[in-house]
Amino acid sequence: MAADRPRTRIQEKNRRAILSAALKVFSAQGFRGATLDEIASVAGLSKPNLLYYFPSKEVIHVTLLEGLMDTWLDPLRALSADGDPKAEILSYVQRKLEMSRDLPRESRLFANEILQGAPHIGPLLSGDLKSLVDEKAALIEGWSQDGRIGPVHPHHLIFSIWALTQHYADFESQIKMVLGPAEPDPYPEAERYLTRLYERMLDPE
Amino acid sequence: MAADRPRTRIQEKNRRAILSAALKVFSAQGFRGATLDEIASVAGLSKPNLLYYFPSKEVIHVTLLEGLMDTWLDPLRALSADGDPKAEILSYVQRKLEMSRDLPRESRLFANEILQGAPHIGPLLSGDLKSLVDEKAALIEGWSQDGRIGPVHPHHLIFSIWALTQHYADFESQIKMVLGPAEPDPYPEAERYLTRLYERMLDPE
DNA sequence: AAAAAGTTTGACCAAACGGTCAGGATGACG
DNA sequence: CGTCATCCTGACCGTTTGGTCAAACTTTTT
Repeated sequence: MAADRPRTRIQEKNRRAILSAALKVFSAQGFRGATLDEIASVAGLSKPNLLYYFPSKEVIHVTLLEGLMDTWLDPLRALSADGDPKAEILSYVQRKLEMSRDLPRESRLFANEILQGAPHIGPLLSGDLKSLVDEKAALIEGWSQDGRIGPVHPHHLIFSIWALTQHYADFESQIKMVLGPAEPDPYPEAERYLTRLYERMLDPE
Repeated sequence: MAADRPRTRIQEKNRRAILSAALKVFSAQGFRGATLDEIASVAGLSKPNLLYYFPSKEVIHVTLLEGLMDTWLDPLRALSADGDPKAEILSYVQRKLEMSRDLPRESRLFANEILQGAPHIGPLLSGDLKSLVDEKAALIEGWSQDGRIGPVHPHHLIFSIWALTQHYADFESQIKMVLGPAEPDPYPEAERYLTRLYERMLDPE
């Protein structure tokens, strides 16, 4: 399951261009809404040339999802038993919010995939992701029972962090339309809001 | 822009069947992923017959979205200046969570639409929705300034309620996979978690 | 019962789709 | 320079898609 990395410079450049173009198109149109023609056009290649590098539309999609999964879960992996519990969780919230701000396309790519029932990465979710979440949930549960943070259901705490941070990327268009053109960048206020929310929520009273 | 409601019983029955089938298919596959054949099949009609009742796929989609918008915003409309501020907001959270539980397809329909940049209901969002949100945000802002709830950015408070409640419908597949088969219904725990979260968040200190 | 209005369908169409293929262009290298 | 592997493309294919249409069937009205 390895050693299939690009060999030549051209391959590396074109694979990169294709995946970058595919990220744009898949995140904007969803899997079925995206077309190979559009991906090829955005990547600056012809469709047959695109299919010289990837055997099918589905393989491009799965390659993207799997390749981004690591990046996506890094902030949660960084949640450490060593630091101060509240600071660790607040830092996780902040990192996730930064990812929504800096990688909104990636967020929407995953959102699209999950919305459709995760047909392409189901096993990854109930495998690697579940393990990671369970591990970190146990850590949080420990903090909670030691009284270092308030009593809280650890899984739902994690869900809430995902929901609140990714919302700003996934529902960006709605947020922009509701806030109106006067407030073009919701992220600074979002950070203040979320920080306050979790500080109060996690306070051990 | 009115009086185009069904005239005969057959029309009423078939329009209902089509919209119900379309909700299922659109919410599961997205707009572009859905096909008229599948909608017709689910509705128990032939494709040309379906197109006898609706002129195009897009009209079905927009009809659905606009028809459900009212239902979707009812809980927010119910947020009243008369009641106790914290109780009003907590009741809003609870209603929205119930809607995610009872109408997950509707939630995913809207999520799909917003994810794609709200191409079909953009005007509604920056019109009716924005007005409603601004009005209720002003109400919340008033409560906050009167010290009846803690200081909080009202728009982001509303966004957070949307994010946290709709997450359970929109990302249902992920939640199920992460929680595993042992915990089949996350909603009771979600309600406890969200109630606690907003009680702490809104406490006027 | 006949006409009128409303409903349903099979056959069809043009466009768009994912994907193939033979052959030509371009690069790497001795 | 020659040669071999890599890279690229125009033309093409079968299928699916949203949508049309004339004709047939059913219901309602008179």
